[in-house]
Amino acid sequence: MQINPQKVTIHDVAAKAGVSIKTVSRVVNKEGSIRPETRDRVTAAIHALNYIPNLSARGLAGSHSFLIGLLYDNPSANYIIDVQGGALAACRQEGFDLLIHPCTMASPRLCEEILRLVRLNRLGGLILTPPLSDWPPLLAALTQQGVPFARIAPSAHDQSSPCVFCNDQQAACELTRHLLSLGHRRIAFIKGHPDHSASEQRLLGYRKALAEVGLMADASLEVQGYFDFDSGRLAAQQLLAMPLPPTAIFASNDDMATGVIFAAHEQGLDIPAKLSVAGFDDTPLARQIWPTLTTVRQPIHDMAERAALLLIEQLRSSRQPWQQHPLQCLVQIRKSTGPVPR
Amino acid sequence: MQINPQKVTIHDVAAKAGVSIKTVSRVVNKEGSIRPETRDRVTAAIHALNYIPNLSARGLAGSHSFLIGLLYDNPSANYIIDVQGGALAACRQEGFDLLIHPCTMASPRLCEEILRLVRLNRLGGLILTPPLSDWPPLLAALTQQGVPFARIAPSAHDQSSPCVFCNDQQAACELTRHLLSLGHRRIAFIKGHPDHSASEQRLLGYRKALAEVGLMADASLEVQGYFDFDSGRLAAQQLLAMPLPPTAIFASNDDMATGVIFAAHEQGLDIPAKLSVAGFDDTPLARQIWPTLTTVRQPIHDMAERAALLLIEQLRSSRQPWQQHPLQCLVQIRKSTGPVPR
DNA sequence: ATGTATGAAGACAACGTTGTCATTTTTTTT
DNA sequence: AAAAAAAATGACAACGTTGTCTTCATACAT
Repeated sequence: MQINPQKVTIHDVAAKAGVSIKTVSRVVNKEGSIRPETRDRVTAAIHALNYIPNLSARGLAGSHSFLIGLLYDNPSANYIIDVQGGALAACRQEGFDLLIHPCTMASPRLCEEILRLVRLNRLGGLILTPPLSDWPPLLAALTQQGVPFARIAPSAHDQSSPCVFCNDQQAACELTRHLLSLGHRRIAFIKGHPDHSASEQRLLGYRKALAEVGLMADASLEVQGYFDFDSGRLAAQQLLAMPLPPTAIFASNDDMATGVIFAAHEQGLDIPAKLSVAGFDDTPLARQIWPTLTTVRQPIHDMAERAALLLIEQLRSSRQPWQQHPLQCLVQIRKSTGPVPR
Repeated sequence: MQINPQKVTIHDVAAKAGVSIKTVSRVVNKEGSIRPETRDRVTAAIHALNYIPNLSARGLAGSHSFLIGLLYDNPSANYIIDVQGGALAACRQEGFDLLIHPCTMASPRLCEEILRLVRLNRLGGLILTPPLSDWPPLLAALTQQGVPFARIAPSAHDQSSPCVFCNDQQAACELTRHLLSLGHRRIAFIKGHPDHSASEQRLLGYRKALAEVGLMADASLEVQGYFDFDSGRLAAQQLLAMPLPPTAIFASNDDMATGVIFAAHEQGLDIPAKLSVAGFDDTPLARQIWPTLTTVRQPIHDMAERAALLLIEQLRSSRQPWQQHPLQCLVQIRKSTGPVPR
């Protein structure tokens, strides 16, 4: 690589290749209508000069900048890092940049803030993660303003935008079946944050598995949680204080499951001998706590990558019927679940 | 807020305020030499039209874009999220955007990749996190190319750039003193990744505390780790298999400490009754595992925020003697450390 | 009053691309 | 071989700012 702090512009390349700047532009943007011989000459010049197109100029002249935004309001660091990794991979591959934007749904002017972000940076589009991917005011605002977006794990898979999701319900069902197969019949469920649509899906999967073996859903065994450690711990304390406590607790994410395990430790309850615990997400944590956690592996990285690719595709060739992209979850059985105590 | 998808440009504002575009530009950029009355008129027009300057145009016309890059090669999700949060807070406050760029030091052409990133996006500067903040080839390349940067936790606090760090050595020393005060004399230390300069600082702090009570450093008690769970677990297995195993293990970060605790569980070793364990970083994990982890709280968010602010300041008014910014760590005593077993 | 700094504001040319159209060259058709 | 169609390329005007001069007031010193 030639170290050359001087700016090499499209004009330099054009001069070197003996063509007009427009032709260089065509080569760079892979437009058709270029003679192979000409293209090779231009490509050679580009490499010789180590030409890099100026993003600001492209953004100014072209219809959109090569930036897309990633929005999230999610307390789980591992989830976010995975999502970022996936989206970044797609962006790099496609020559886009990614603007990270954590936000808080508590903010009263969030929609306006986001719209402002889009305009300020001329974002080509947005990637929405839960719970933002399911927040009607935002979806309405973006649609009205014509801002393209792709959603990760929304509840309603309507046709209004491309989206990527996975079979939470089925995975939760499978995991519950696993607990049932171990002989458990009093299986508690800790619900996720009501703003996240995945919460409901996972609950439905749990109920479905119970129904399959003829068990009625027991409302006292379905406790509200909020996807964080503390709510899991609290819920577990509540469940374990019942006159007839459950023999297994299915927390609908790993953070809450960690809280359950913590609560069990506090009470000197051996896992899995006295209590089985399962989570959902397969964060790195799941392999690091003791005992290791039975959980569901979500392809978070892949989901984000797909979402970004769908968005970019939409940007390039607008107005297609949006793709729906389902991915598979995978149940991971580890040490935190065992046979029902006699 | 007026919802107006049409683009409002500086010309519209100028027309509305009855001034030239240059005057609007001056107001927007807070340049001096503006009559208060004029400024108010312009400001009013800006608000009335909901004008937002076009970033691409600014980047093209001006000397730099309003983007800075955040570089990291670090496996810890919590650390990264904290750093991002701090840097983003500073950027938002100062009207900059942040470009996230994970990278891998294993890549043979990393320097060139980074230089390319800077040029492609016309980045105003870079924030470097460990171990990048200590990697001579990169520092040399950036200096040579005149790319401004701020470093987080570098080893050498030279004057070549602004940097932010904290007293790892002192904190490690204090934590070791805590273990000594509990009666421990065979205290093992699991070293961090050799690429991170903090590793050495923490080791020195540990040795210093030992020296204070007249203990010689015992090489067999200093085991190499790499800041990840598995290396911590492995190191612990090795230490616990010794003929005369340590009564306390100080892992130089929380992930490794989690590995130690896992290994102790594997061997049925009660913590802290039979073995005390301490970590470093105070990740959320530290409060969630059982037993809760004695560790050192690092002001990661604040460090990143300061670093970003220093960088932006440098961008605005270049060529000052760079600031050195030390912050304080804080020892957090929890349940994983206890009196030495008799 | 006159000349001189000084502060405010404007005119206009960059900045490096892409989009639109016009032009040239090549290929196909008759 | 001529005409028509198609493909390849080029000329030039956007795009929306900031930077550099210039111009015009205004205040100040003489």
